[in-house]
Amino acid sequence: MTKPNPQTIAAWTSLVTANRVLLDDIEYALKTAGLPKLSWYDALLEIEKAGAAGIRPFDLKERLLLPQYGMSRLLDRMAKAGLVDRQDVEDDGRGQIVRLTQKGRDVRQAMWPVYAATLTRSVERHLSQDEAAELHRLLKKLARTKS
Amino acid sequence: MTKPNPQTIAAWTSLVTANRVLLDDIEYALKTAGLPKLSWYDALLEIEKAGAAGIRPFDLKERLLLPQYGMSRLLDRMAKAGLVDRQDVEDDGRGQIVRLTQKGRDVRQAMWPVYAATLTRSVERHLSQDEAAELHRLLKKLARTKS
DNA sequence: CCAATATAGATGCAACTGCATCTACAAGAG
DNA sequence: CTCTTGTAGATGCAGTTGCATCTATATTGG
Repeated sequence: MTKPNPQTIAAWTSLVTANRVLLDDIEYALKTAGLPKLSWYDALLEIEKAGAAGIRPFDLKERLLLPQYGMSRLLDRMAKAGLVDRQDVEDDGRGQIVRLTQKGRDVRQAMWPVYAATLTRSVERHLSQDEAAELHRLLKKLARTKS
Repeated sequence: MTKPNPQTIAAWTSLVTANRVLLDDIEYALKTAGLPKLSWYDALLEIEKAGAAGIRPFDLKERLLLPQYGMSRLLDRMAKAGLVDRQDVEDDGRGQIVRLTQKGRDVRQAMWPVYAATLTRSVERHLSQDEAAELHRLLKKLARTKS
């Protein structure tokens, strides 16, 4: 058995904790403001980035690290809420193209200030810009799927 | 509105991604080995640390950062699986004390090698000991509840 | 002692997630 | 063309989570 060194365990533990603390904080702020969950924000942003060309669900799920059925259902809910528009694509009879509606853009814009304010407060109270940059460097290195 | 600086956003985004990547990896390894989810491991470990004295659910939920109802139900499931033992405590008629059963200890021990091996592989392939230590330092700083 | 308030824990219900499987179309092999 | 295999997406069912509320006991203030 491969025994991890203490730094590894400490890093992982603190990663999980930091993630949960900030996430709870952000989710709480969004809910209090009567806005959708953070997972919706990520999806809205990614779809918005795709612009008028739209994006295919299978592509979206890779970017959001969601399982296929999770993506399918998230789009269901967002479509029902009128935030996205799904239409069949003719090159591929199996697939569809997702685009943001105006309401989707509005909701994303409404979420951003709340999200940003909480994030700023949570991070910048504790870390300097340099520290945040260093953290980013290390985390990106950590998460490289292909080593 | 408080506008976050780019380092803040980058750090947060990479934190979420790294968390998800490693978590998926670990959960997959545990499931493949026919073992319980990681959240059970954390609870088992914390309860085991409490030893013969046991621990109160309200205390446990603080350590695990779980909501009260989440804790209640997790203990339900673990008790049903025979991993923990709940008994009423006489100083406080509302409360209970949770202890690990022998089976609980066995299961935690069975989980550890799988958990450890995956963690080691995922972290130590990408980060040196010093980098892991630095990551830990930054994340701990980030998650301090009280500034 | 009694009333008001606080704390420990459980629970009904709705929403969400995971898993397995299903349908529909696409692509390649013969 | 037709068969096999692959890919996009949906869905039934069971398990989990979130929210609000409930019960029971404890504590505090009069």
